[in-house]
Amino acid sequence: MPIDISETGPYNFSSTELKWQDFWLKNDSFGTDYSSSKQKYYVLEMFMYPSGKVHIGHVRNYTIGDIIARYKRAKGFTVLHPAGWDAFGLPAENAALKSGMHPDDLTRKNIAVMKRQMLSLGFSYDWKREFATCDKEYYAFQQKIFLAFYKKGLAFKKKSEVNWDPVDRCVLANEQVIDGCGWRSGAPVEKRMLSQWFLKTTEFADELLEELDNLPGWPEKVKTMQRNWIGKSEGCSLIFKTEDGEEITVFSTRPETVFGATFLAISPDHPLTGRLAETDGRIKAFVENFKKGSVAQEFLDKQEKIGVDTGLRVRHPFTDEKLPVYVANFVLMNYGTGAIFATPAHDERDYAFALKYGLPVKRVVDSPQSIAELPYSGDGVMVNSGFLDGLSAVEAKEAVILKLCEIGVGRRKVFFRLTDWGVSRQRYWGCPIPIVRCDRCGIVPLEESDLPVSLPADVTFSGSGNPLDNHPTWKYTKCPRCGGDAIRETDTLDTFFDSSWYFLRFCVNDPNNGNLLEKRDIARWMTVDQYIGGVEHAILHLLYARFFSKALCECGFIDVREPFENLFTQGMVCNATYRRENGDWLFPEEVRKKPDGEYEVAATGEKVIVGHFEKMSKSKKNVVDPDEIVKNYGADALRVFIVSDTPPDRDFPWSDEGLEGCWRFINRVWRLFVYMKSCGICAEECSRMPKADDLASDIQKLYKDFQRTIKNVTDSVEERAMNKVMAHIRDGVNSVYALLEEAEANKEVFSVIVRDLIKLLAPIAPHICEEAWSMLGFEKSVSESSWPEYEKKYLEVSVINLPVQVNGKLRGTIVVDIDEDEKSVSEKALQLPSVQAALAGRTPKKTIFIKGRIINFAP
RNA sequence: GCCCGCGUGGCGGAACGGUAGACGCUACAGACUUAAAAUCUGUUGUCCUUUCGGGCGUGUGGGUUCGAGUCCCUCCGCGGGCACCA
Repeated sequence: MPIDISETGPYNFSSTELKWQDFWLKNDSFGTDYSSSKQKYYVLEMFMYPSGKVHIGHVRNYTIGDIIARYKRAKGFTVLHPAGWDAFGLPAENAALKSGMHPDDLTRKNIAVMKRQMLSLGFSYDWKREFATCDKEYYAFQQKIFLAFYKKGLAFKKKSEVNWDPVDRCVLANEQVIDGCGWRSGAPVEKRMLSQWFLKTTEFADELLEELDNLPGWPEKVKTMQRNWIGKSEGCSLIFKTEDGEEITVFSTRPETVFGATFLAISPDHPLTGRLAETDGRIKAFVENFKKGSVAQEFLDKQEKIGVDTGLRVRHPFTDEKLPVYVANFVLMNYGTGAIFATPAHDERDYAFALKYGLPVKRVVDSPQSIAELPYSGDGVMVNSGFLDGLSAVEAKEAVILKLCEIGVGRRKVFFRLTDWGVSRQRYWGCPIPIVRCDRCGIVPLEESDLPVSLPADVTFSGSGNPLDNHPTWKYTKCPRCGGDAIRETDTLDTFFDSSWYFLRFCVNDPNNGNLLEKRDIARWMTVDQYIGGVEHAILHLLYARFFSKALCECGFIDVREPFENLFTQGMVCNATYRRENGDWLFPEEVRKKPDGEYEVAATGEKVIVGHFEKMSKSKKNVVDPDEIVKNYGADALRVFIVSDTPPDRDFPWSDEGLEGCWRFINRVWRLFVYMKSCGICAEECSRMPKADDLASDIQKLYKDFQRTIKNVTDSVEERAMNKVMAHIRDGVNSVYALLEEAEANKEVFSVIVRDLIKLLAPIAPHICEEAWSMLGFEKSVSESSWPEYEKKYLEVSVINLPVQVNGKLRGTIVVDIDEDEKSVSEKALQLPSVQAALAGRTPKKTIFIKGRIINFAP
């Protein structure tokens, strides 16, 4: 008869959670122990932008990190688990423009609100290391870094065409332009010529690419994205000459096809095109028409390949043929040399162009099947190619490069897609660039003694121009070199600059000594052992941070070239979406399910269109507020839910029923703990645990099964499969529930099992576990206890249910000893009626027997 | 177009090449209750069968194997990244 423990009052999560959050803060439970001799472990979640409120996506990110941090502490590591704020940025300034509130006040206010939310979720942070990137000490040091980069040539100013976001009225880096639009504003980006500060990311292009191979702890997906972004192409440059000595340098990754070149094509932006346009009206008209074109992807996809003959003719270096030179719209100035030799037979674009303008197509690579299909871009054997004939394409590539070098018209060349990182932003709310412009001395870096360059507090946001530039006095200063009048740089740094080294700042034990890159501290804590964040930063932040580590090494600040040992990218939190027929979004509480399974608007009975699960967003009205959930169900229930069911790297489908289920689970374990206490389960009993072998059979089985649970939970945490962690913990709870009536008579065993159960659940639901831990009389707090060890010998069972197959089909199971031999197992198995039926009187020709695993008869 | 990843019940998802569907959600039933809620206990891939049991089942078609959700090839579908990149 099952024992009824439903009378236990409900678990009072709100007072319990507050009590333990308070306890952790007061006891500095998660402070970083600098002097410990234990092995270090640095867990870091991507820090937060103080937008105003914590959203569920944050909860997921930080819960995953917190589980790892708490687990590693229990495993005996000394853990660094900090939190901070990525506090500079446009939204605060835009809000200031609207509301009149100063960005600093707004940011501090948002941080206060969000910190309270974070505390209410019970994350185990070392809050003593908290800081915001808008703190003066932080950005002052950042200016020092900028100066060091400047001295090393890693930061430089140049006039160039930049991406201008007309809505944010600000320059964007290439990485911040998605499909021709600004990453934040979504507005189509314009091209402008501006003098801008850049960081020389290309300096480390090769290292950024190659080091990816030494990051086994990163998702393959992210590494692939970075490889594509860096975009290394190896080939050679090649000079073509006209009769009158004009030289055109082209770049090719397939120089072996040079014998198939039938014309040259240069970009409309090529300098030569510009010169020709001065005298040739047709070229001028073509270029002007080209510049009107959009850069939007849909436009480019549909864009026909068109061009104009320049009339120039160049000499083929090997055949002496005269090749025409075209200006063509499909040749990009910002890649390679802005000029190509075209091989229509082996390139789709060249082929389309050649067909349109009646240019010859000359095949030089024979496909292995000799199929005539053109253009052919695969591997094969060289033909019609003079000294390359008969070579494979790969051999020919080497041979032709050697030859071109030898005759002095070609050079081996590598091009990267990666460009230098533009970091100037024409905005107030960012780190000022510590540079002045002096009429006499030009661009002059400030001396370290002049730092910090502080943001002026008294600014007005007019909505036009840069507030720093508009400030009446701020920018006027003296030149540190000559002492004459000078003007400060009024651009501020891209906020991705701020987030590129914050993880190093967290390492510093005493930020008051002014050195935020204290080498000894960084050596102690770096690299980040586990970094966790959204995949949307796969390129932007993660590439910049990697660049920074290398650049800081070059400047002698640190010695760690790769910052993140293991990276975990969690999926998005999604929720159902509902719309009216006219397309307006509806809140979930506005709709009602009808008996026929369709949905209607609760108030009016209008038809509702049920959309897909989409990423939670205010505009789609499918967000849920973490505050509300913590208030109604508690942080533990939310934490349990957000890691249950779905693997953390996949998108998480929100469901209110699922959350309810986790709330029931929290209460279920609470009733278990209360009932156990009433049975006399307590800390003391643990020491009286008898040898497991001496236990009654069902209790012994429970104990042994629980050893398996400990192993399963441990393995699942290690593989970051938090959904499996929860499943295995539930298994453990269920098996204890199944033997509730035995608890009182077996206090010792149940005490040990319950103790370990609390430890297993504590990283996910820390509050309820602390409460149970203290209720059952355990010492200290569960946060300070060690991770349970399982007894390996009990994982092995001696008697098993062995599957019996005939021809690979399951026909039954038999109970055998784990190491019972084939003869004995075979005899038992053959007696199964189902096996005899399947064999139908035949004698098995072959028996496959794997001890302790399976037996399979093949007739 | 190129490069990744993924297709398993009504749903989220488990499964060292060896008993497919753990764990949970939903739904249904039973116990408790005057009743409801809560709780506890069952059932819940599908088809045939009163039962026992059996057939079919991991996107499609093939292959390797005693044995395939898992390995190999083909195709289809979904998601993501890159993209006139020479």
